[in-house]
Amino acid sequence: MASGYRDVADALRAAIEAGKYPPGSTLPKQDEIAARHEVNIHTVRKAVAQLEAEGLVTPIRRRGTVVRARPPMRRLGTERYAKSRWKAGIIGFSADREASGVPWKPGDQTQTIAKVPADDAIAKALDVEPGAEVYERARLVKDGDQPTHTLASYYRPEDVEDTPIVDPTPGPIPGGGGFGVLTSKGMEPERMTETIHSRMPTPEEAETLELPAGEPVMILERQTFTADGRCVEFARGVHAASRFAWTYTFQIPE
Amino acid sequence: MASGYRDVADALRAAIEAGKYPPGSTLPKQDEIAARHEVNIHTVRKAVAQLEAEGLVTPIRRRGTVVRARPPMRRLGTERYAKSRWKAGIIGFSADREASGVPWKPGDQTQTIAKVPADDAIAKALDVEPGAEVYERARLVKDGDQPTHTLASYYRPEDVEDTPIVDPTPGPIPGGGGFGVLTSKGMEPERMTETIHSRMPTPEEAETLELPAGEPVMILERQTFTADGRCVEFARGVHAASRFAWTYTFQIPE
DNA sequence: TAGTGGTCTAGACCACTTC
DNA sequence: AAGTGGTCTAGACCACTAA
Repeated sequence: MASGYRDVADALRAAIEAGKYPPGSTLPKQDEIAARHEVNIHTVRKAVAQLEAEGLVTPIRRRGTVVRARPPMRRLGTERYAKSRWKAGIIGFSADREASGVPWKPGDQTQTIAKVPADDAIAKALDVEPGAEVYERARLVKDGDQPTHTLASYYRPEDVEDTPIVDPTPGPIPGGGGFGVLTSKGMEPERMTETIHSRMPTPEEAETLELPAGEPVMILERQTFTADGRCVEFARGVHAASRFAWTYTFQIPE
Repeated sequence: MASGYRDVADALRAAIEAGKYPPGSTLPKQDEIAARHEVNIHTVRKAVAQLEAEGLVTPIRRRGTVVRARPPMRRLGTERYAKSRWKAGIIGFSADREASGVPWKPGDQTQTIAKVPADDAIAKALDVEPGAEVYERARLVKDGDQPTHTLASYYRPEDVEDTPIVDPTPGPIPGGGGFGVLTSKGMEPERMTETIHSRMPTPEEAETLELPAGEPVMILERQTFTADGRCVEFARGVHAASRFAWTYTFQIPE
């Protein structure tokens, strides 16, 4: 029965996966686990820390170590960008906040508008000099109380100056969202390139997204092009990985 | 100067990001750090464990705590599936192993062929009953010594029986790879649907992919369809997140 | 306010790897 | 063989929160 922290972690993991501790339930108290396995409580704590890093549990003071529920993942397909949605002039349309699956409510989404110097990725995407000033529209999107992702859009100043896109009023952009406004200015989005990768969050990201330990983030970068191939928007999103899956359907190229 | 493990972790992280400890270099010895910050060595160890979980460092015995290099990410676009590559009858073509960016060498790739019962995702994708037997072609793909991803393809038995696809000989499938064989059997791949998400690895996955702590995996599931809409292959890949980025370009739907 | 997890100190011993 | 990180024990005290 005496064993190392890995053994304790393995035993707990197996019990969780066997359904002995279903999602939302709590593990036995740490000192009970310690007694059962005949180890010091610090060894149990290390085992729990291991499971936490794996994303299986989150210890909560005074409540115990709770088994994390796997929330249903939202599947994001390209249809979320469909023109019909913004061309109908729907007030409050936003493909980005659609990602959270619920309609907009005041306080849902914070946003800041600012002129910032373009970093390398932005500069390359928008075809401006690195360090040149671009408009940044940054928002934190929530599903109820829970933040799900941050998203920052970048525009060339001459494209969006004096449009609702750079109006710092909270809430959806009137006129069919950002894409609606671009369309009405003669820059209708036609094509996109999205790039996805994943890593562990920075402490800053973990804080703003309220991420439990052991939850990675997925980074989505997209370029939006007009029909003549000009990139009119670059966006970068940081998503809580457990909440999203992306789906793409395509013809196999020749 | 006396401080908690978070402060120590913050200081080390800041120093790493400021370039004081470049990728590949090692941090000072743990007891030196402890002395500098006037804390117990166990506090330092906890701080280092934190940075490890963030994917920033990997402690190696006798060598010290080394700052992880960020290997260049391989960008995977849909052109890796281009028909011209397998239709030319290229020996040894494999879009999946292209993902590692180097030509095939013996010992690079292990593979196993087996008949397995279909899990729910496989069954749904291939339109068979859950639990029905399907062919599984599973491989571990390496870039040199380093495993980069596992990939398992699933086929309906009647589609691939007695073809090179289910021949357990190591190495690339003769006849233009799996897609080439399917094409020659009148099931030419035309369209794909790929779905991507991310999570922390299971201990098993961490072992087979030799993942350092703090490295997430990305799960890619794809369905391959013929022109008449029949799904002839379902595949599931588990990728070391730090090595891959996926890119998709698409028209914005109406 | 009691009970749970969180942090820190202290010290012994182990394990691996480079020299 | 020496030096680095890894694990375990032991005990004190802190911090948050549900009752």
